[in-house]
Amino acid sequence: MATIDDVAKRAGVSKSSVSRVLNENYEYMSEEMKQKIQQAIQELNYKPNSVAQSLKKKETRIIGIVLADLSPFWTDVLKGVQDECMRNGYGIMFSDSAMSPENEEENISRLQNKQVDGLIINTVNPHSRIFDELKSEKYPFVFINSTPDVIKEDTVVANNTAGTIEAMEYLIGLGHRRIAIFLYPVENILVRTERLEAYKACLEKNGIPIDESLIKICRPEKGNGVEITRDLLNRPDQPTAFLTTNIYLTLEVLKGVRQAGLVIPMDISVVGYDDFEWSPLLDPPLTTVAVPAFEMGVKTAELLIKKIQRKRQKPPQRIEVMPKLIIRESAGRVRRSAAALGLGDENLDTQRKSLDIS
Amino acid sequence: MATIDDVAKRAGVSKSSVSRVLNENYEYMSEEMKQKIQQAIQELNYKPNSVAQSLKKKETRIIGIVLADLSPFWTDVLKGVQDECMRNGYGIMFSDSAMSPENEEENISRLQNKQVDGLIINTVNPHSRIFDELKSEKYPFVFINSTPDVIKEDTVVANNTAGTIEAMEYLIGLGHRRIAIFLYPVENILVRTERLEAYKACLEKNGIPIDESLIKICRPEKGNGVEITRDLLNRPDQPTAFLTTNIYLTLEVLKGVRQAGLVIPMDISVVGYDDFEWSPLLDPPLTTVAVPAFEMGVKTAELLIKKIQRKRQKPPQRIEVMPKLIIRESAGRVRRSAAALGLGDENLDTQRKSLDIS
DNA sequence: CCGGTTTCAGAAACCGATTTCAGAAACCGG
DNA sequence: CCGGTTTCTGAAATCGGTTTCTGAAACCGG
Repeated sequence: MATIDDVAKRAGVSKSSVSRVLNENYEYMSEEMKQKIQQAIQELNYKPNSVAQSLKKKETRIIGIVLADLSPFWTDVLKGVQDECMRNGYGIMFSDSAMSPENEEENISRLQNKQVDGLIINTVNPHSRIFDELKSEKYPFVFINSTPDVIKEDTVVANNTAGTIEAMEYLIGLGHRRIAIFLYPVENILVRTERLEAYKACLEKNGIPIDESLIKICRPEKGNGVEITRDLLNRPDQPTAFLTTNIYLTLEVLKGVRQAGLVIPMDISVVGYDDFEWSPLLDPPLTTVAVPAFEMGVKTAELLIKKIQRKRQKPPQRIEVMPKLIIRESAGRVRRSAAALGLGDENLDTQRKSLDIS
Repeated sequence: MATIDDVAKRAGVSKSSVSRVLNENYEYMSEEMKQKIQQAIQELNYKPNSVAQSLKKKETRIIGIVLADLSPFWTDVLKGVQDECMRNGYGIMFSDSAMSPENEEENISRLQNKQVDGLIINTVNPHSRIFDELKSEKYPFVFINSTPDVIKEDTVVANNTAGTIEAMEYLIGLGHRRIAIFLYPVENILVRTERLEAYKACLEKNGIPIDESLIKICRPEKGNGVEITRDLLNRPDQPTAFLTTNIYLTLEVLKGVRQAGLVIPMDISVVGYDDFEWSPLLDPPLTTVAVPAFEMGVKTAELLIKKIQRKRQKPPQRIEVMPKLIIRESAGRVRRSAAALGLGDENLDTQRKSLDIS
């Protein structure tokens, strides 16, 4: 690889001058010299060594992103981040913590060693002391879809309250009273607390008593959600609708319902969270709260980059992105009893019977 | 941030010595000095600046990964890569080319500037001259699931031939003769050519004439596959089975079949490619060729890291990973005519009618 | 006690860029 | 023609580490 000295030698000038043209600092530079140097750069196909530049300039033009777990949802977020980074000449260092706080810490400190200019964090453990450290070092970082509840930090989140309310009002509007909610156990994460609060608020607002036994914290391991779903469906006071809070829980519930021999939406309604290209192709097409993941990625990167480039810090900002309920076919009117009452239920009954064949 | 000089000053030694303990080069070092320095490092919570280290050592311990398009499949690959990188102390710089050759080139050269130690590439454009350049610069890189067909390069691929044959033999075994295959148009990519060759070979081997009109190259834009599917189903000589070569095509075909008012697997069989957690929850549960994506990621990273750390280069290697057909419910025995013949078909007819209700 | 080896630690060069500073040349008004 | 600007360029310091080289001290056998 050619260095700046090679270019300087070839052009017969000093490397200071070469550096000037690299940085387009043409003030007080003769046209002739500029030409000469540009030609030498061309001829040698010279590309400056970013590592050396970073060392001197004290910026790497790289941002780090550390995800709790790279699920399909984050795929789109990542694309959004990349989009905005490209526009601003930043690179991305990626890491996945596989839901482990230890990995997360390790990832963060690794990225810090690499001198990334800032961090986008979807944390497993919002109360880690590492965030206090980052803060006291004035290291730029922003949370995405997760944040400590005590110390306010820059954060980009989907408005969990709005999304949950929309879903709940829809279900209640369909006549559901016994609505179970499925959550992941990660502590104090906004995603969890806000959605749970909104769930409760919605019930209260509609005069429906809160049944704690319908609030299900699932371990994030395969099968746990399926089990819990089956248990719920075996109870005499089974719920008539499920609201899940992420795609895996949704799939688990779908599986659980199927294993219980019930059919959605005739026997039970399901509203999911997050929307993917394939959500309409699920069985049945999923009614779900769609979060604009790509947009979130873009906004997060934008916020972080602004934060990096601003010398003095602004008070923490919270940027919200609006989810939207996509109504498809996995939620239907509640079925009051075994005996069909209205036309809608009759219709459902017919479907039910026919589906039993398969 | 504390520097090595701060540590040296605090410990009352020279920075050479500090550097020695950082690199665990304890030869000829007194125990006392070692202790002193380690303590100073502790007290200052000192972390060496990787940028400076990289400059001198001429290695960044970062690898770059450039993906044609970050789909759910790559999610698992990425996790595998990360896993292996963690084990070896490497970081990952990520970029997505959004299916554009220009973006790809830009991504590659950006990563090269950043001095990443090596590159994992899933290319949009295998014939780009940029790969010749990389090669002539002896820049370590390995292809994943894509490779130029002319110049042999280090590559990790799923064995496309085996996967396709397994799927085709299964379909043929179910009595299908008119099997349509759906492909993406990217030129000369192994994924495409090998799968297509295997498709043809399988037909020939079984004495089935190749009908070029059943070989469908879909543009990678939403709806194109749906359209093509509908067109195929409107033909009098409609195919009885579809074999797709990636998840999006699978979804498009599923949608197309549904829009044509047909039911899988009664009217038509579908075998997909790639398997996800949610594949069993599709409508119907998808029979598909599963590629061990995580394992591919691990093996690719392993190969690249070996290549980076080996001084002299070995001849290009091709590592294959074995796909496996997962049989679920989206493919069934072929239905010979409109008039039902056997019990199976009768049964299917009943289902068909009942589903028409919804 | 002496010369030679071994053990230990620091000074200085270096990696490849940027930036400051200072000096040379050109220009310019009086 | 002369002193003072202005325009242009290069030498040298710097970023934060690693590594080479050299020298001092300790050790050791005779």
